[in-house]
Amino acid sequence: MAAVSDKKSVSDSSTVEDNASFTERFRRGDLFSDKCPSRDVLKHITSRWGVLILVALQGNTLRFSDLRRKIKGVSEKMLAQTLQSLESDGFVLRHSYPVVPPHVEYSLSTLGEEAAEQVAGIANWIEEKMPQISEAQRLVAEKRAAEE
Amino acid sequence: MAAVSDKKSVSDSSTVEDNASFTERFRRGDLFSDKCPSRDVLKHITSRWGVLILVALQGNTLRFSDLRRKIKGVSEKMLAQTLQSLESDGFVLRHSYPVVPPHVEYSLSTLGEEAAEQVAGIANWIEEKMPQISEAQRLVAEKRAAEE
DNA sequence: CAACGATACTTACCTTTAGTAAGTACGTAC
DNA sequence: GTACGTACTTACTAAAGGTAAGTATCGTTG
Repeated sequence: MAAVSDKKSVSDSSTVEDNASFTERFRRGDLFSDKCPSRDVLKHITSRWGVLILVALQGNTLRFSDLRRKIKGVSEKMLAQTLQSLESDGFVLRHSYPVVPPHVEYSLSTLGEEAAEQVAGIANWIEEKMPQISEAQRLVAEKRAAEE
Repeated sequence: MAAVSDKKSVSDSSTVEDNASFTERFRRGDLFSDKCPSRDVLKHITSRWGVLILVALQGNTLRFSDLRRKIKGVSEKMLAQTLQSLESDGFVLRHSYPVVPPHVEYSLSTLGEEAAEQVAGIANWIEEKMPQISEAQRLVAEKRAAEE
């Protein structure tokens, strides 16, 4: 791979403007442009377990094992990994008590609560509209089958 | 693997209630329970390119190549694949004109527009809050470095 | 009093998914 | 007539995700 720069290169999106600094060009994120750091944030937030973690932590503090039990099907590896990425973005707060056996509590920062509100929007919408979605899926499958 | 059933098994979530039918138990989706079909819908909608496709198509009709150009960095393979999954869920409508070279238009169904509104929520939030997020990331990294 | 399970992780391994590059069939522009 | 655009699909490879087991220490149970 061509050595571009350790940060995501500046050459991108809508024509080559000038070499304004990276942070300046993307002060407001632009999700449609490749290499904009907002893409990574979107990836973290909308990751398979990211959404569920944010919703689960919305308004409460939970231990690692509480989250594991609440979010059915998540592996410890992915739970730890996703919590770490959300913590790096400043959405999740981690408080570890120096006791044994370990006791770690997770909660949301102010920024995290805001993000959680947004993702709760899709989460609730999907849960509510699930009957219609199932019906729509059925209709599409039916139509496909009809078109031989 | 134990042969359970071709559909996602019924044994799950909050204690074994009874063997009420699959569709009945999950009429309203439950994203926290493994095996609930709403998980798949969430996966499609919040997939890396799913979010961007929904936002891009919100309110307009675009051709395959329009989407490819708009959503920078998406490969043709993933664009096609994600459009197909969104079409299967009934969110995206595909209209193909029988001409050569091919001409295919994509737009959103009513259900798709609703979904797009929700994902646009996070998308806009991320773009707006990107400066604060970057700052938060910096602070976390700093604190981590300080803790040796 | 010695296994057993719970705590919050990490690591090695394997499978699934995503990304890259090229091919397809045909038409238009240069 | 060579190159490019259209909307894909297919093979290959790289990265991500899932599974299972290990870690150190304590409380419960038999």
